[in-house]
Amino acid sequence: MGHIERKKRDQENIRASIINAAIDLAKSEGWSAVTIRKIAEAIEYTPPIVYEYFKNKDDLIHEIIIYGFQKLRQMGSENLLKTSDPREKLLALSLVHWDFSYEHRELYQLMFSLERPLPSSEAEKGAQLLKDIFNRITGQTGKELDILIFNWVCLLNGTISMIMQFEKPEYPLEEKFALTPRELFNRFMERFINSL
Amino acid sequence: MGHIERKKRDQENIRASIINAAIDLAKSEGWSAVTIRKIAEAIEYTPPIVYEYFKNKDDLIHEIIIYGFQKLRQMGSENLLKTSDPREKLLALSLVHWDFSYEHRELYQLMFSLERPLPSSEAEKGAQLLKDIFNRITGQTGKELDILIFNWVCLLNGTISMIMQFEKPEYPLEEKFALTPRELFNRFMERFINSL
DNA sequence: GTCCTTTGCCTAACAATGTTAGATTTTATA
DNA sequence: TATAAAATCTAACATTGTTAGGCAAAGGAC
Repeated sequence: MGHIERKKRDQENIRASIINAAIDLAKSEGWSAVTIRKIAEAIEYTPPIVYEYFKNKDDLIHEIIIYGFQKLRQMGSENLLKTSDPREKLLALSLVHWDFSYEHRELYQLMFSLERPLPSSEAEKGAQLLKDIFNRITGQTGKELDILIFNWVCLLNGTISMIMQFEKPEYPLEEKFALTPRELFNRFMERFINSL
Repeated sequence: MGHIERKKRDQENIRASIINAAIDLAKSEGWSAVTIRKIAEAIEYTPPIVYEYFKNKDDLIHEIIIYGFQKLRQMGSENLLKTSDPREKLLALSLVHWDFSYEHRELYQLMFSLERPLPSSEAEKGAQLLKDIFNRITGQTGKELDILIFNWVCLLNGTISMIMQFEKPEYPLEEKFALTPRELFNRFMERFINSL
């Protein structure tokens, strides 16, 4: 009699559907339009149900951020086996972030918004891979290595955020720079990698 | 009889006091705690008064962002005459941004938040100075010059934002990197300037 | 089968927010 | 002083997050 398991599965489904509904809403109308009531309507329940699965809205948002980082790491691990050269690996990893920010723009905005501190648990994961790459490129270890990695993170997210902010349909960056946004991003990352 | 002028001045004062009240509130409790009612209370008026001076809350926020850019430019012009070497000038300008982000943290957060596109008018101002500096360092002109400047902007704001996000009293960055946040920032900017 | 407990879900309300219409008071003008 | 205009307020509206309390279905005990 798997009815208890089924019940658990149903609940997991509701939980997931809440997260999905929130992301869908954000995708089409932005995060400011994501309300508990609209989420409830989307999953065909009443608002209080959301509180059965999440302590409050902030908690829900926090979980969505965690979900975002999982997705990002997943894209990373899928894309990093193509080369063994550490410089190429670093560029590839950069481009994974870039692609993520385009495919999941609303998630990226949530994850790296200035208003919410990053969940440090998520920030730490995947650090070992980066350490390995940077060590192979520069031979550095310890804090010097951490500093280089942080430099990369700053440039990476700064570039993505800025391009997102400046890129507008009515006045695309390509017109201003004669490069696609991705080429622009690529250039900046290459300049950094070359400086290592 | 200057009573009309005085009235105009009074209104300007109210307008300014609304902006100041909003910034003060943001300083002490964060932007999410900035409400029309609290602003009204702070300036000892009732909420509808705010709407005499600003179309709505978004409009008010927008004006605060403009005000922030003005302040930033002002700090820039005060601090840039100290040297004539363009590399030093660029580092000095970077540090002006850094200092601004510390002295007016809440303004910085508003100005460069991912949710709000930058007012492009503000983004353009001060561009000539940057062009001059970068041209003197690299000899580049035209779009290549613009690309370099944008690279600098991305690194600059990315670094400031990231440091803001990661720096926490209970676990300061200095522990992790053996550098103060400002030294860290300095390093990243120097690496970039050296790559030019 | 009946009773009871648990569970799932809903209705209805609360307070806080942005915003506006209309009344009222204050000020200026004639 | 009477009237017009301007400044300001009161009171309401809809929308939000959130919670208390109730109802009804499901499951187990006898």
